[in-house]
Amino acid sequence: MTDTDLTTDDSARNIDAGRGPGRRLHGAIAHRLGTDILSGKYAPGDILSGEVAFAEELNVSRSAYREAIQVLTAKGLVASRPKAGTRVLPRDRWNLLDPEVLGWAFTGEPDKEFVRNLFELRAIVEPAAARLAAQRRDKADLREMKTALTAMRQHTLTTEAGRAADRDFHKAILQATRNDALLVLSASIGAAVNWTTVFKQRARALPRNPIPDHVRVYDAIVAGDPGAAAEAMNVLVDLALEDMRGSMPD
Amino acid sequence: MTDTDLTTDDSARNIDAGRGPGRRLHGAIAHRLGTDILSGKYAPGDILSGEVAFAEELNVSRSAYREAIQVLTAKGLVASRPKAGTRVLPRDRWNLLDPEVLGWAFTGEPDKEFVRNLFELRAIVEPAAARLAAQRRDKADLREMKTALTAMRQHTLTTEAGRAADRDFHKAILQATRNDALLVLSASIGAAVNWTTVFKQRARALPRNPIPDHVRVYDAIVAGDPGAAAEAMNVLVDLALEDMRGSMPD
DNA sequence: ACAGGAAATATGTCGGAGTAAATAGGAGAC
DNA sequence: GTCTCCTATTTACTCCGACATATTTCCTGT
Repeated sequence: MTDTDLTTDDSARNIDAGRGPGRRLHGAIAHRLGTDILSGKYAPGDILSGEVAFAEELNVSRSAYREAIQVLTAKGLVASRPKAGTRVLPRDRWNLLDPEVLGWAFTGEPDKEFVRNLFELRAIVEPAAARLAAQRRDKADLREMKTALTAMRQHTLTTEAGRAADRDFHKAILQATRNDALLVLSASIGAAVNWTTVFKQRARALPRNPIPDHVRVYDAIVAGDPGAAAEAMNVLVDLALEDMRGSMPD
Repeated sequence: MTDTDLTTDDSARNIDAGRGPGRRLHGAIAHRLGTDILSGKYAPGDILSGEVAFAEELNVSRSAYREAIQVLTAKGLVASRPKAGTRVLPRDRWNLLDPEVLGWAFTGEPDKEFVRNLFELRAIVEPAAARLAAQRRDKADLREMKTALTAMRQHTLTTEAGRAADRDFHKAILQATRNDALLVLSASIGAAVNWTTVFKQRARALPRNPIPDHVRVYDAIVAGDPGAAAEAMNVLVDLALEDMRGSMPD
């Protein structure tokens, strides 16, 4: 409704501005609307302008706009009813753990409270996952963890390759739990971890060497010691949380 | 509800068969395709017939079919590329914690392994949530829990009202954690819990009175004792898991 | 045998027309 | 004057047919 700017220039109001290479048009629209909702530009309860009006405003066809709306509907962000229009759903209906939604939440300055909540979830899930991994891991799992650790040593967390290695390490642990439900959380937690390292790196150059913490977790899992693995992971998450707190204003 | 037949009769192959009252056409198509994928009728890597062919087969327009595909794409079940077609993604890309996907997974006979995994996740998250709830709950939270408990006593778990009260109780706990990320897991876990009680009820009449377990959790949260709350919830989940094991073939 | 380009094919995008549903507003009864 | 019921409008929903675009396939030429 507010339509912050979208300058009067024709090219600027083109949705293609936010369109990546492999991303389709309706995907770009969903991204745009998704970020607008997550950023609070459209608040829960707000009603989006009608299909025809909004599609015209974005210079896209109604089909493309509608397909984007279906995506947002599938993620629990909006709901449409004839005559009533398309309205933004209350926040507790949003699939906040959906990887794409999570990505939208992290464009721009993410909500501090939400980041804190994600870390809390991580502090609950990851130590438990490490405990299970210590019980169930096989040689292939350990090999993947070792590979990721080596990669982390080579490229520091300041590089994308290093952050990818970090994600791989945690993902390898979750895979070792033999639990699909835990694994899908990997995408969410991985995104949070990734954003955190980016943020951390932005604040200070490199506050602390993360390798020893990871090695302790790895060693405990190799030894097959569930308690030690959980405790080591607990320490790792705590330290990461501490680092984040240190680099965040609040 | 399962609609497994789809005989050769023309009217039977009409998609409207699986269409609920408030559900739109594209929603019905998504439901149909979603259940087919979750049930394994379409395996990861399979390529769906072309849009025109499939839409014609379902007696729907291409637009409606495409909107359904966008929904499935948003949930990570499929991906489409020009010329290549629409293919089912590998299972680790599926958003298994999406409430709708979870519902699709539970139409027909759900996968035993997956149910076990969900219980494992529940056993990790809920005690931790109870611990946080004991620290952060306010009077309004306690009131909601008490209301849910009273409702549980009135209608047993054999009724839908009773199951709703059970979900409300757990949801109230998650709300008391003041953590949105934990709360969205409520939808997933709640669905699992609900299905479990349905299944349990199917096997035996009513194996055990669930009220005392819930009361113990409630009392600990009222007392503000995090450790006791976590332990009580741990017992509750263990008993539920035991009940499920007893009523499941494997 | 290999490289480059043309054609084929499926998804992507578009604009419009007609249908169904839900709310708002008005007509009528009490 | 209030309430109920009906109608009327608004809006999303569905369908259609066409064109655009992106890949793959395959054919041609070297």
